[in-house]
Amino acid sequence: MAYWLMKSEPNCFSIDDLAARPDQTAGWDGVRNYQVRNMFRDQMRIGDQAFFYHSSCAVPGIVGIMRIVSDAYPDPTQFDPRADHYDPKSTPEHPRWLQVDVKFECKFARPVTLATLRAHQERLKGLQVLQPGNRLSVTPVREDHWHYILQLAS
DNA sequence: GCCAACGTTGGC
DNA sequence: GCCAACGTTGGC
Repeated sequence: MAYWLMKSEPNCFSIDDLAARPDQTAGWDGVRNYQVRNMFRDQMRIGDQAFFYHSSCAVPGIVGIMRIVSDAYPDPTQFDPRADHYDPKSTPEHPRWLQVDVKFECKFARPVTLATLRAHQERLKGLQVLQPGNRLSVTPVREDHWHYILQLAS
């Protein structure tokens, strides 16, 4: 089983939004980056766990945990001309973008902020979200990092 | 709102 | 295939 970190802007889709969904499950749509698409397709598996990270907000950081509950499948928003992430070059016959379904697992009582992660960067060396210029919205998390961050949340 | 990083696009 | 222009991300 693998571990991930997935970013979302909370004013767009927050961990509370996920928890409020029917079955606390939602499609992680809107990804328009080939590296992330390939990760969805080639590396992410049902049962994997992911940190929910709030980005572009007052206090960026990890706010909880979710689980991957589907294989990768075409992101329906790419075909919808009214959707923000509509892609006119994509067709249902040859979909370009994929998504996975994620299910809420828990929300941390205390978020692990980006500042906290930075304060522990010696122990979290190699965590992609701490690397300058990191822009991927989905990144793998090493198992030892995963468990260390869980301790920071408790 | 600024700005650095970096992915994508498109002309050649 | 190169590379400049452009757009997006995301912290501050």
